[in-house]
Amino acid sequence: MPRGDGKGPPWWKGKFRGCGHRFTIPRQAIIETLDKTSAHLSAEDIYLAVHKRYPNIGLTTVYRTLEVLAQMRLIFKFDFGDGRSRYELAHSDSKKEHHHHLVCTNCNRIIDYTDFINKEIELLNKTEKALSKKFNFKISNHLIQFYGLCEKCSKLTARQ
Amino acid sequence: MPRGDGKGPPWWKGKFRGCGHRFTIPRQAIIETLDKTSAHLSAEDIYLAVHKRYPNIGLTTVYRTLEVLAQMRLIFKFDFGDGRSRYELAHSDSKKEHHHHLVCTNCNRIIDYTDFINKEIELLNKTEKALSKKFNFKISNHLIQFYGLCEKCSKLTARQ
DNA sequence: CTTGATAATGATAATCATTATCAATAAGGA
DNA sequence: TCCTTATTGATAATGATTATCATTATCAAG
Repeated sequence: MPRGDGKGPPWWKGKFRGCGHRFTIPRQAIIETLDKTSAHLSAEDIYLAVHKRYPNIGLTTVYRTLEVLAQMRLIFKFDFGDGRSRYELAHSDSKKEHHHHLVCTNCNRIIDYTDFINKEIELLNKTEKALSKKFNFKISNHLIQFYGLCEKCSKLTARQ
Repeated sequence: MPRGDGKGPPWWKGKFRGCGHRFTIPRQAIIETLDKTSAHLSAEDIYLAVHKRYPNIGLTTVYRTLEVLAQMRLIFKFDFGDGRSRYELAHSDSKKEHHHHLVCTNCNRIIDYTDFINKEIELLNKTEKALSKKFNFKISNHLIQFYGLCEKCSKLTARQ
């Protein structure tokens, strides 16, 4: 099982070919960028990061690639309410397990949490099954998020 | 306890005064529009609806009012992934109970469901408490959504 | 190793939801 | 009724995302 150890072709190359997509430098650079970080990058963030090594990769390509990756389910696209979408590698193969998010509505900090994740997923699966049947809905994804004030911001607003 | 029966002042008038906000025609019209529907209206939807009776209420005012209402927690603001925010009265006082959403990623139909809602909320509350403590996060809101294909759309894509 | 069909790219312009500006208006306490 | 000031609405600005289209690069086939 190939790993991203810098030697063989990266693990995601096969996925591209399998979907009838070509494997290009921009795509590789974008996936690598997402693979290297644990932050929640926007399209522009990714563009800037990629731009350092490949100055001629355009923002348009970043958007297009992100769409393809999302459609391949290699990445998740999130909206945390700050007016731009943010992206996260779905299975880093090496890193992060499944998690949900805590969103600060003031400074927009995102905290990944895994606490209770199993109970959440368990309930979600049960709900999913029941809803699928009841509404004839083919559910393919779910979203759970909590909103509030992070430690810093709640202190600030308390002091006012 | 005043009801929206067309006689006394509507139940939300007091809320405005309590928050130091003025009670105006546009605001009344916008709340009424949201109160009358069970759909998930966008700012423009609301503008168009309001516009029929009050042609000189502008879109800007709609946006501003929605912001105020959301901040007063009289309405919820949702993002269902179609590039515009959608709004829902929080407590219709007469109608809808608390519910979550099923979102069709193809035609963007929204289904409100209340099944399992109690179990969901129970788990959310527990999670909320634990996360609040662990991350010193003042949680004020949550979001649960399921994404997938509605009956029509899954038939369409199957046939394809 | 070439070749050729065509998927992918990138510069540019267009879209479209939302926000900022600012003078005119209206709510509501005095 | 008056006066302070929140609210409004027309307009322009913003900013993320998408469409266009000529150019380029991938990769299967020869």
